[in-house]
Amino acid sequence: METPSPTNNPATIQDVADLAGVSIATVSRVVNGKSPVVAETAQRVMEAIRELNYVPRAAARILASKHTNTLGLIVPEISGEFFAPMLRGIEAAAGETGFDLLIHTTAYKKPEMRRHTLGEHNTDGLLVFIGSMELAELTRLESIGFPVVFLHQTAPEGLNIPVVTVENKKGAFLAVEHLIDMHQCRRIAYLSGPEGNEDSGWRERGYRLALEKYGIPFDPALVLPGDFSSKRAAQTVGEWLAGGLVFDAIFSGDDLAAVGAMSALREAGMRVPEDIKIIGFDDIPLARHLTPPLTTIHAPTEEVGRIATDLLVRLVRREAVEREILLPTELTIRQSCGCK
Amino acid sequence: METPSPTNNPATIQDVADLAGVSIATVSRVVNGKSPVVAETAQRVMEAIRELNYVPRAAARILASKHTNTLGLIVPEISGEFFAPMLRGIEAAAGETGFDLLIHTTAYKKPEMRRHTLGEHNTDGLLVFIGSMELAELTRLESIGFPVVFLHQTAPEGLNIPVVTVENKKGAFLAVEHLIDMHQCRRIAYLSGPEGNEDSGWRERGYRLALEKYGIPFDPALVLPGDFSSKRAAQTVGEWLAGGLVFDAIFSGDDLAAVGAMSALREAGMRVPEDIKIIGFDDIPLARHLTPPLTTIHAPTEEVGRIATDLLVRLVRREAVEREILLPTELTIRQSCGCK
DNA sequence: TTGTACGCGTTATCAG
DNA sequence: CTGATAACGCGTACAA
Repeated sequence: METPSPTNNPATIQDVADLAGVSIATVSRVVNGKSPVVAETAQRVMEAIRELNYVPRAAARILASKHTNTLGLIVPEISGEFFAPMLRGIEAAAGETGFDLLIHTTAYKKPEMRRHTLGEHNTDGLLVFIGSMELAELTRLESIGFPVVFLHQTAPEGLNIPVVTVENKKGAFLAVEHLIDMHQCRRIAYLSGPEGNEDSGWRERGYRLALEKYGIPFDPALVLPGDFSSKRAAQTVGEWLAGGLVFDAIFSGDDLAAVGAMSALREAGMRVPEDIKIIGFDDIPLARHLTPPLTTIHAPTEEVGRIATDLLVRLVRREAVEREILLPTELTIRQSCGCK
Repeated sequence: METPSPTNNPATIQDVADLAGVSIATVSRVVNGKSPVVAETAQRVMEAIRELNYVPRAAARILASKHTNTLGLIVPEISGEFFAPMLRGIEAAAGETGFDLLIHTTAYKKPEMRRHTLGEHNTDGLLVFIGSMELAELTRLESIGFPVVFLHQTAPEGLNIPVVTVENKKGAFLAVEHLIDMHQCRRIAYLSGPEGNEDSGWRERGYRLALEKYGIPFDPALVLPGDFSSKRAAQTVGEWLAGGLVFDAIFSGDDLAAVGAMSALREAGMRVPEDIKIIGFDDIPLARHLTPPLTTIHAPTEEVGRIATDLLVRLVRREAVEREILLPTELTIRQSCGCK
């Protein structure tokens, strides 16, 4: 290896210009490829760049150009199995379009540090996951025309913010209908998500709709509180079982909770699907490998991330975008529902 | 709400200074709290800040101060169940210490975009996960004294880069010893990770060590190729079973693969743990809820992230740090090994 | 304790 | 097509 740089400090655009015998403006041009430069000089500049190992300082760029080339992602907390695919989609799409990704979770910050950590001064646009940002801040961002896209959450009324999510209601309906229609279930419990969670709300509606269609009265006692985690689900189902609640099936608001429910059922000596049938939601990668393999509603989680990011990028570029994108969900039959 | 800002553009430090009737230097002082300011003027400045909704432009700050207040994280790809806890730890620690987090996965970038996307010009330090960065770049960073910390990977020789990982060998040893000592297993298969993966390498050594201790000859045929995913594990185990390989237990390099293995075993009509015993590695949140609950080596994944981040922050602050931190692993007995 | 003035490294606007 | 040069917004000696 040759000496990477004559001076000790990282090379600046000026160093490159000097070495190539041109002005910094020209260097900037060849770096950004915006305006035309004679091939020969461009050649010299590129060589100087390599020679000096020059990399433009991001900060200086941002300051001068007014955009950050960075997308922000705000989530309440990173909950593993569900979130990872979405993050993968986001990261992939961001990478492909040349944007960096700045991630913030709101769960671990001291309250006073939560404000303004992500916004117009360090990102070109924001991806906001379900209730992780205050309405006031959202309103402010919208008022200055800052690009924001919601993930799994429709915009509060009055705010014109696009959303990307999945067909929750339809998916839930399909699951419950399958339980009723194919497996003659009558007392189906719904294992819900966190209180106020929008996904869970829609899924409950789908659940009720299916009940209604088949003339089964809705029983509030069958709606079990949960938070989309295995732990809580195991606990809740265990308790309600001990409390004498009877049901013949569980429609779980998400797959992780379904795993917890199955675990509690097993502990209580009940068999899945013989005694209790169960269907989840999301279709996490593990679902097919569970014992028994989990019948679930497949949700294109990675796609959600990918599409939301593309949409945000278009927003950043001031292109027109859809106000709402609903990705399709579908019933993926395996064995926990009693099929096969 | 009152008008957030008199001018239409986001307020700058100058606007605040004008409104408060002080100089920008003073504003800078109260914002950064470095040098003393008379309480009363500070008060006025803070009001002006609120009034104008002033937020310092990150880019300008970086440019002027020479540090980014941002940590970079480089991973080959975001693989869900294992990675999420680590990310949680990293994010938490970064947040607590006031750093932002910039994430890059190398899997989705076009090759020509992989270089220099994260480095000294946009971060103060880098967290590098297992082989996701080229040696040349690493060498360069080290040569300019740029802070880097490795995750689950020891530094290539010659590079003085600290590493945070877990006691892979010891954990694996404990798992295999348990299988041999408590459950009289003699033919234990090792379901390995991706070729060349360092974690997997150490785990295999622990596996061999235990075999050795109990005088069981090492049989290369019992080392099954894998990549730490359920899918691949299910496939591999399925094939080898069909191929007539006989064994009485599986030590899986990680939990996800264990899930896949169990699934393949079930499909082949074998029972866990009656016919085949199995122990995993990592102790992902789901492990306890599997059927049967998975006996596994608990690895403090979130802690790894947290500690590595703290270490990196100390490096950024030019404090002295340990060269290697090995977090303890321990055997977590549930039922897949045959206990209970 | 406070203010002035310069520098940070780019981009963008104009002339040439 | 290329070169000066003025922003960009903030930190920070240095001076007062």
